Amino acid sequence: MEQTYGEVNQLGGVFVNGRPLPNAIRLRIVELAQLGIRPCDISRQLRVSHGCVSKILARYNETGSILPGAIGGSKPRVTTPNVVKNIREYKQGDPGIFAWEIRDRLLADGVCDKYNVPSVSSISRILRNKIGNFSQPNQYENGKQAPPQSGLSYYPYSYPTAMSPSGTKMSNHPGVPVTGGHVSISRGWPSAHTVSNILGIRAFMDPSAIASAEGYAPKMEDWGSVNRATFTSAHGVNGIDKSAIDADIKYPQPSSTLSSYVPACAYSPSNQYGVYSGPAGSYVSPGHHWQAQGTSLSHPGGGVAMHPSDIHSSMAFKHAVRDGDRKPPSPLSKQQQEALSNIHGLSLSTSSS
DNA sequence: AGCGTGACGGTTGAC
DNA sequence: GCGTCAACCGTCACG
Repeated sequence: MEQTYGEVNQLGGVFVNGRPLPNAIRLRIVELAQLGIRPCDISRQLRVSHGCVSKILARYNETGSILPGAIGGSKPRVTTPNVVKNIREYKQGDPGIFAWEIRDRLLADGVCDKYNVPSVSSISRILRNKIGNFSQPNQYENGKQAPPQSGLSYYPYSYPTAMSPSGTKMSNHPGVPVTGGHVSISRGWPSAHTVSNILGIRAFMDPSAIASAEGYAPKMEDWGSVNRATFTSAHGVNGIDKSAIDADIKYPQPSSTLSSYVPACAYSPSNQYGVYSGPAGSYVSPGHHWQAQGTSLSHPGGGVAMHPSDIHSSMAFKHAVRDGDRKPPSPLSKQQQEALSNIHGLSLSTSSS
């Protein structure tokens, strides 16, 4: 798991197969798109496949969130203890009741909604396996499998009440304290994470958070949401709402520009995957701690100024040679070029890559 | 040339 | 603790 090795895509960008792009890059994709930059240009600039850009933008347009979906896990259980209990009661009240009738009653009584009502076959299975013997009314609840599905927010949208694996894993990240405001994050998309956490800003303030990551920072799914609410509105740049973002940032930022919420450090090793930027010990090479590369980390504030080389050197360390022969044309207007250059203090000159 | 889409190989986490 | 399963990921190739 920690042994993640980056791969290099056709554009020379580094990615980790199976893992989402860092939020910072996702954020930048959306930002650049909102600046009017074409997806193909974004793809080239960020060295992310156009398919990925397309997907992220489509997702953002559809959901308002830049975050990846919840990876892994299972669907939320519909046969919660409460449901089983109700089914049992229905069955006890009317031993001849049909499964479909139970299903209807679950809906009618508001025990379930149409999204989480068990199927007739599931109800039949419950009747057969769990309620067959009425003399053991609480076997299910007392059994080992009684996951409180009510708190299991697996699907980002249909279960807005985020589940809280924090009690298990998140809080186990040493140096990644789970504050009250961050408890219910994780898989539920509309979560309570702050942008600062998402972008790794906290790493500036809390070195322990960095150390805790052991080169592979908190999981993407554990990041908070950067959703449309974070962008839209009064911002000067295509609806990007800087004020809303600023309000969400818990730590002072060195700049009042866009970089205030997408600091260059987003690309720094303090960011999620060390992989993309500096690589997490396991990524670059054993013993080569990413902090050695991350100037931004060792120089909070001053390190915010990031150069393409900071990105590219880390992103292309695997096949750095490929970088040289990839000089995508720059069809951007001068204004767009400037926009690209100004964002986050990054110089994204296509000719210099 | 730009973009949408699906196959693919991969990771993740609940069970 | 491990295997299975089903979700997601980004890349790539195709149209």
